[in-house]
Amino acid sequence: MDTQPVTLRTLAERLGLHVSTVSRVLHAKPDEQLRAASEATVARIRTLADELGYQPNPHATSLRTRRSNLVGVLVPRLSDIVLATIYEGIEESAAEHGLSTFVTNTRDIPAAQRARTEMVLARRVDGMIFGDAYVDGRFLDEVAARGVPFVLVSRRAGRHVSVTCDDYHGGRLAAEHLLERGHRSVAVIAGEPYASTGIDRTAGFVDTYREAGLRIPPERILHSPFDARGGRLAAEKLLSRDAPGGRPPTAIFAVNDFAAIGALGAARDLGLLAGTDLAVVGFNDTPLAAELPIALTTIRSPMHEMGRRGMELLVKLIRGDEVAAERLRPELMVRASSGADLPQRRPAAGS
Amino acid sequence: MDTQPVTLRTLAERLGLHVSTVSRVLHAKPDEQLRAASEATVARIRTLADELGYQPNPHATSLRTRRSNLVGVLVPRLSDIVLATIYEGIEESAAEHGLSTFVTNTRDIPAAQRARTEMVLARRVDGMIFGDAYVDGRFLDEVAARGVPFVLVSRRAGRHVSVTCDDYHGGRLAAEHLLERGHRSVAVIAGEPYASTGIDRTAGFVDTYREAGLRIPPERILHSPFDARGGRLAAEKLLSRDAPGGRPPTAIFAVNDFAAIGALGAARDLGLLAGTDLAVVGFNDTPLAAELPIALTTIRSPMHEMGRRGMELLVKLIRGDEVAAERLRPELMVRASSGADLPQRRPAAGS
DNA sequence: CTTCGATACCCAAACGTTTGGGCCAATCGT
DNA sequence: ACGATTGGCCCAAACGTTTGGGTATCGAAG
Repeated sequence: MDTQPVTLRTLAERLGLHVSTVSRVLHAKPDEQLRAASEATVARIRTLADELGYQPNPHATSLRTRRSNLVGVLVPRLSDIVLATIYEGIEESAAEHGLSTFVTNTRDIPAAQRARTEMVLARRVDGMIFGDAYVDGRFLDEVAARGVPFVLVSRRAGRHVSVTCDDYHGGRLAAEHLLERGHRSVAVIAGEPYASTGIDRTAGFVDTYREAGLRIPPERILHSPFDARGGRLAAEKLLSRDAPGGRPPTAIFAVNDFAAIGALGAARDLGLLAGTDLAVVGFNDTPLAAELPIALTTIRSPMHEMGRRGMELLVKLIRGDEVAAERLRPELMVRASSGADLPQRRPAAGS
Repeated sequence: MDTQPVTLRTLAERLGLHVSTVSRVLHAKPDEQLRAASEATVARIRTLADELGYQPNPHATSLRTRRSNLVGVLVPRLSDIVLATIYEGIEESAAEHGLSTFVTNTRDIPAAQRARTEMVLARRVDGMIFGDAYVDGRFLDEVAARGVPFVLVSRRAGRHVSVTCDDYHGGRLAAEHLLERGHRSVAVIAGEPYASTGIDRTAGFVDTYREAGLRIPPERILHSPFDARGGRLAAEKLLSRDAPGGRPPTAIFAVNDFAAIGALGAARDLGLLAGTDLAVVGFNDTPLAAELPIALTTIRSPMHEMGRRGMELLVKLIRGDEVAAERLRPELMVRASSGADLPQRRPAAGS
């Protein structure tokens, strides 16, 4: 099955050396290497090693060193492009550090989070990255108590180290944009109540409106899954005749692009033209956002970068360094769905 | 760091037994177990084991048994929801079989495929799943020559074992649907030329039209990346004034939902109403398809199932069983973008 | 002519399992 | 009452590394 049963011993025997010598030459840092063998020997070892295609056996190494160079990654679902993109960053950085990752879906179900964490830990990973944190962080406290190094991405929780978008600020950006365009009657599709992303984005949005003297009533803030279907359902409620709070809002802020797309769909089914009759703002700037029939105004969050930084922090943490949480800067992307740059229609007047 | 330095030896010593006895009781199959210890002893071992929370060290096991229970998965990009969904199936099935997976992105770049394959193989995986096969299968031939068990998912290549959608049939379904609706002048956004998915879907589509006596000229078949931007660009070309082949087509078949969404966007920018002025059919039935402002007619492909089956085949392959390729059944999902069930507009007449 | 310090190696134990083969005592068949 | 089973367990080697310690050789210093 395996092409190479070539081990340190193979090399050592062929060269009349001891395996420890070969090991040091091949794996030790330069300074140790010099003590281990003469230049000539080093060369001989190196040549034979790649002639035979020697590959160290990672299981043996891990067994001996108690380091697996493995990290576990938990996400709600990889089929959510946001998490998938974050994971791409994680994996990219992991590869650069010589680490491999196990990634698994927990569907935001606590029992699955537990089970998968155990599974991953049983594999003796060196650390973990959680992309599915519940904001209360109870479960994570337990994990921390077991001494497992980990960092959170995408969502924050408790006082655990996390790399997130500055979601609160992102919420403000969305609000400022809609305020500027004159929307005074707005609603929020706020995502799942246990995810800090939705919570913080909503808070930033609501606070900004409050500071402008406009209170967004609680009935105008709906929780929903982070997907198109959830967004559609929520939007249908918000826009229906018997909308909560009397008449429907003129703008909707969805804390996630997919929810926003769902809202766009709902609007259209009600005969509303997005961008003209209803402004919609999403979050994340998913690649799709710019390509939609009605391009989506949204808050760009650096997802890939978030993954990279998360991994980098984890590496430091594993090394024993101190690390602090990071908030990455979001950016407003103005497009047609909030009434800007409508291709061949007059720009809508806000409100 | 690790919470449990509890090994077989820990247990054995505490119980005054030999580690081999403990090992057999804890891990051997029932028949060996009976020979290994008395019922009373078995009980004692079991209780202590989970009292102390014994977790076998997988590195030691792998070292000894030469099986890692690891499999490597290569995909073009996980941020493509199609592959992400397939991976969810893979991972789900892997977990059921006690396997863990490494998944990595190769962005369809051959050099990356090579590099990542080496990386994964260096981890001594028991097998691999490729979701990024080039249809020629040259690279895969090399991998096969090295004796690594693997299966392909999503795309087929050469004569390697694969689990795919019956893409050719899917193409036919799309064609039949458009023919039925009277479209005689059609175009195809065919995806990347090296991916069997695009090739087969296009072939099924083209063949069906040919059988109906309608030839689709080559200029009406455009390759493009499997994403919204690629679809938009291709559609813009197809629909432009100086469209290849004189006047623009009345229908576009995109071999991928995201490309189809891009096409929808392009249509809209040209002032065409999808479903009325232009029919668009996608492929995969991504969750988004049904939720779009103009719901997308598309061919559903069982992505999750494809992943599951792929993993199951791999497990058999690793066991040494013979396995054959599988083609999963696609299904036509008729929605508004091909002129059906338009919410509050008259159904469009085809062509 | 010892002694010292490098240089260039070798030794051996350990990491935690698995597994083919023992060994002893009690039980069974006859 | 004897040898043959068999139940219940132990032994030891092996998987492929890493790593703290040797040791032998040699040139130079004292």
